[in-house]
Parts: sequence; C-alpha cells; structure tokens
Amino acid sequence: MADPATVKLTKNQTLVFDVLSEADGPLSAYTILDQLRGQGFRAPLQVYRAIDRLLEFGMVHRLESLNAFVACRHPECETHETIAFMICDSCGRVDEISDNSLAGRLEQISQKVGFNLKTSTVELGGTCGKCE
Amino acid sequence: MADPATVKLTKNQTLVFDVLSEADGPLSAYTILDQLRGQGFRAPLQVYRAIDRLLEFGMVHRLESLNAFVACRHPECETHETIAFMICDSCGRVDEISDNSLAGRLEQISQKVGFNLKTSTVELGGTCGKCE
DNA sequence: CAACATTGTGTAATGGTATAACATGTGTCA
DNA sequence: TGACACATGTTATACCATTACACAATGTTG
Repeated sequence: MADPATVKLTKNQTLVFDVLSEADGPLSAYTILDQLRGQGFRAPLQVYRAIDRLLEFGMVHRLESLNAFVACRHPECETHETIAFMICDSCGRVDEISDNSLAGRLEQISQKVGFNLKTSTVELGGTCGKCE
Repeated sequence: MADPATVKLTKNQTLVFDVLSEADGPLSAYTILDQLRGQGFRAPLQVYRAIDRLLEFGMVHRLESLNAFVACRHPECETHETIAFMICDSCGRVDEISDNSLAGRLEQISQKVGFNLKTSTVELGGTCGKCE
C-alpha cells in the first residue's frame, strides 16, 4: 500500500484513517462517523469522501460482504491487486492475505474465457483458530 | 443446485425465481419488487423472503459487490460451495464459475492458519471478451 | 375430523448504507 | 490578483434490508 508517511493526507482523511487503524475489526462508515462526531464530523459524506481517497491510496480496504472497511495491515505490499480476507464469524477478526498462487489462478481462469480482470473480491467466512 | 423440478416452490418463490431466470443480468431486490407489482407484490419483504429460501436451495446467488441477485446457471453442480463470479463492468453480464483448483487453494490457505472455512465470496471485476 | 404446529404471507414502520446537488473554503500558480 | 483544482460542509434523497405483528394456508397427529 501507499506509505502513510509519504502520502499527504488531508485532515479528514487522517481522522478516518486513524480511527480505522486503531480499531481491531472492520468498521462501517456510520460507525466511523459516530466516532468522529467529537472532531466535528456531521454527515456520512465526510466519511465516504475520505474513504474513497484512502481506497485509492490502498491504505484501506472495503469488505463487500460486511459493508465495512479496514485499514490495510499489509504494509510491505505495493502491488496489492489480489487480496483475500478471512473473516471470523465469531470474533469479527479479519485477516488479510496476499497469495500469489491464488492471484495466478484467478488470472488464469479469467484469461481462459477472455475476461480482462481488473479487480478481485475474495472474502472467506468461517471461524478462526482461536474461536474453535 | 437443487433441481427446480424437484423442489416445491411457493407462489412467491416461483414468481421471484422466474423473474431472475428470465433476466440477463443481476437484479436488485427492489427491481424484482417493481417487476412483480403487477402480480400483487407490494413490499420488499416479499422479495427478500423468497430470495432467502432460494438462496438456501442454491437456486439463486447473491453478488455482494453489487447488492444484487442472479439465478444459478450451474444446474449440474450439486456441490456448489465455491463459486466465482466474473462481472463485466461494461455490459453487466455475470458468469458463474466453479473451479476445483480455486476451491482447493482457498481451502489450503485457510488450513494453513487454522481457519475453518465455511463460505467463500469470489467476485471478479473487469470486462468480458465481447466488450473489449 | 379437530387441534395443533409449522410455514408462508401481508403490511407498516424503521434502520442501515450510499450518493446527488449545491455552496463554501483553501491552497497554488501564472 | 484571478483562475483553477481540490477539499469541505450541509441538506436532502435514494437505495438496501430487517423488525414486529397479524393473519392465512398447509400439514401433521390424535
């Protein structure tokens, strides 16, 4: 992802990123909003706009199956095209996984049918080791 | 999926399934509702309830990244645990793919970290061959 | 058949997620 | 300074999904 130290974030982007970074699970936009009311946030759009930029920077990911967002925990990864998430039903913990073999397989599958792959969403549901 | 001929569907379930089967792309619950107003549908819950059962039967799939639903085009597949979708940005066409190697890889990734995999969401975005 | 449980249905209200439209500030640079 | 790009603030609205409650249809089982 983009290095938080090198990307110049605006005030709102910083506030939203900090909330997500300090959370230990995914947060919805409205949860973020509530946590930032003390800092002057008043409308969902303030959150969504910040998130849009953070998504572009690769500093935040969207979990489609939860309608929620997480800070990227994968700092070493500049080319984060294909990321899979493991989402624990039980404790809500989310693990971010970058797997070349998986990425390759998805690319293969696409090429086989002439599909020009741009984005991939891979979200695994289940229970994590700790919760068994 | 469950054989539509062997599963006994209720009236509402049949109506919803037929709308999805005849559509050539994913439909949102509210779009389905609008198409069924002529048949007496008046509230979203009528659609959501039918869809819930159809999802259980495996006759319909939910596309998380679109908040929409498609009829299963994969009749031969009884064990449809792992399905990937290719979604064309341009024409909206959705292709359903069942790939054992992909399913195996996801299971491997999970086992490696002690994650008990139950459900997987794989949705690929891009442009299909025809739209290039 | 009658009593009961189960499941499906109808309706209204509400909650949760996301964007459109428009106005205002703020920094940069010719 | 003026023009521009970009971030922000605010209101309203659209879109997606569920809760709660009442009632009807169906299917057991005695």
